[in-house]
Amino acid sequence: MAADRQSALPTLADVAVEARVSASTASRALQGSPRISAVTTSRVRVAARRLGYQPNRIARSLRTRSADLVGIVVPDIGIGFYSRVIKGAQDVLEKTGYHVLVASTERTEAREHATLRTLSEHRVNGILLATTGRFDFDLRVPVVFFDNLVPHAGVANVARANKEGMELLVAHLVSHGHSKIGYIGGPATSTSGRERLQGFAESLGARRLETPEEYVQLADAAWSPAGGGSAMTQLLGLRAPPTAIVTSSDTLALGAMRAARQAGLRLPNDLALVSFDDPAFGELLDPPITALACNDWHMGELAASLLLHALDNHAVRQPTEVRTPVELIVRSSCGCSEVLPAPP
Amino acid sequence: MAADRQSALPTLADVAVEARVSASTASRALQGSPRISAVTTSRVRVAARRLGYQPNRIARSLRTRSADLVGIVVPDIGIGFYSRVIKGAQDVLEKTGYHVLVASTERTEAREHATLRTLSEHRVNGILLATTGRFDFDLRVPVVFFDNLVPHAGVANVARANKEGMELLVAHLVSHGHSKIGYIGGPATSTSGRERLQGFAESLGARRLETPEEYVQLADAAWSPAGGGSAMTQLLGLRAPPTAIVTSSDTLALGAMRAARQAGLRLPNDLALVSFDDPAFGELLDPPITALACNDWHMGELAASLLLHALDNHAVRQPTEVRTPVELIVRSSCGCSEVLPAPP
DNA sequence: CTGAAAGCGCTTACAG
DNA sequence: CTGAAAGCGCTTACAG
Repeated sequence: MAADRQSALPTLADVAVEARVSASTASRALQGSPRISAVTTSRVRVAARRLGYQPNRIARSLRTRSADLVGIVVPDIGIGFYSRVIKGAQDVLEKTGYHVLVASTERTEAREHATLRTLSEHRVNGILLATTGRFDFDLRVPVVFFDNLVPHAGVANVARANKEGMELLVAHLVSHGHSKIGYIGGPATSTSGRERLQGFAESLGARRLETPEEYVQLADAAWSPAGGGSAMTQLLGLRAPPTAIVTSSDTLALGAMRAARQAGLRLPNDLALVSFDDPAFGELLDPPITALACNDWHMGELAASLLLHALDNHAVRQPTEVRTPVELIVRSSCGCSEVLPAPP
Repeated sequence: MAADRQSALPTLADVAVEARVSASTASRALQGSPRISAVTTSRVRVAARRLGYQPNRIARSLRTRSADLVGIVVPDIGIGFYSRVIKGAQDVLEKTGYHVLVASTERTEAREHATLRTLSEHRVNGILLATTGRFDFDLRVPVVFFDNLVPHAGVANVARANKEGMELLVAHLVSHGHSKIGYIGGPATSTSGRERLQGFAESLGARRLETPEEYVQLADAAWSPAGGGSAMTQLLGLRAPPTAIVTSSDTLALGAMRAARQAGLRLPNDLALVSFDDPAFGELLDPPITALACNDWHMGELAASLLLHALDNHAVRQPTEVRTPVELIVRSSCGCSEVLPAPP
């Protein structure tokens, strides 16, 4: 029975008896304390191995008042961006001896709330959080916000260089001669949604290009392909539709491309398209997509490092805001011709 | 300071004092025990709220000897299949009051080993495990294996209907008139690698179709696109190359398609291709890919349910092996023409 | 209906 | 170099 199995697990006391020492000594020996003689240490270790002893971290955490745990909370673990950030973060966290608790909130505030509470009750040392919507939770734990920022909160904030990215995208389209550029973005309720939209507007403004209001279409809060598709359909239905589209995420781009295709358009001939976020296998799409690579893994490493720093330096300081760089990957959905090796 | 913040958290004792009751009563009141009067209960709750009390789960777990925690361990959280299984599992687990700890082992046995040990030390109630390579760890925790099976081990084993899936794929290619069918698969070191290869061979055998040895190419253990690409290149370099390819995963298919394109081939005209696993946006690829949808979310729900069942029924029983169904999604990489709505 | 006491399995001052 | 004792923050028989 599970319960029996559980209670049958050997404890430190069992190890101590087996090694004929006190629990204190057993504990120290297992920690490799220099205060314990080599003979005793090895005797304890042998005993532990013989019994198949596995320390109870729960007891240890209670006593030391540290769980050595960091929580990572994201809106949707299935989105490539988030899973890559998680990997990067997990990598540095585990190297430092922390264990990681990953949670996906499915973009609902209620689940996010519940998750944060649970993590807090588990006494995690810190949290990496890409919050969904406005964050108004009273967390007693150091948190670094990423992707969706909460200015002046937490120990740090990390996001992509959204405006710079938009500038890259718009500039490239303009270099192809486009002046009627449409925008398909996430709603302005998140940092990315807001900043990318602003960046788009500013980049057009700086070039004195017209932006009819209908050229800007915002999709659903999940930035879903379906939302990107409807937005594209809207744009295409305009009396004077744009000749080029900027999309503020790969998910949106994919839906938009599908909608354009279903409307009988061929990219990039009939319509150019470029996107924030480089989707996996962007070069295998029809056409290969010109997009912004964001080095998500690095963002995870960075967020984790900032948290670690705060955990070490117990001092409360001004929260830092960090931006991670983006890079334009030119393929052919923008109108550039794809370079293919000649057939054999 | 973090340490101060931590120690400043109110405890149950603080709540008890505030509510002028004993700790026992406070504890019971917070649990909603019927043994406590309504007045007292609400007095305690008010006190708890006033103090911003958050129960310490570590202490609770130590006392009750249950962490209410389930671990989910996968080779790579970035793979769509795994993240979908996780979501399905998490969904049913959280509804039942368990919290979920997700870990990605990056396909290394050492990390898997370390992760399992950590989970065990955290006294998780159970584990859902998609193991990397041979599993030889002495786990004292109920585990249900999924994707990569360990027959007669754990409380249950769940996998996709691999052979049936291969039969669907091969049959479809044959219905297009193909008889020279190549195979690009993962190595036979995992359940999926092994069973899909067998299924492929059996499906061909049942039709008395030749399978020259060189028609079967196995990629790397990560089933990477790069591996799929090299395999395709091998196949294409043959004196009499196959006219159709079956790929045993979406990742492999993507790499294979890229390689075929770089070799100057056009799918499906020059070469047909079908794949196990339906990649996200398979319909946006060039060409849209014919593939097997596997209902991964459901597999997660199933695995979680089986674990829950074992956790309830403390009895040790014969481990069950369950297969989840697959479904062929016909698009056009197989040679079927894609049906498009007429342009407006 | 409420409380005092024991104990979950560790770690760590404090003594020696 | 080793040990006895206290305590982390809860829950739960046991009493009343």
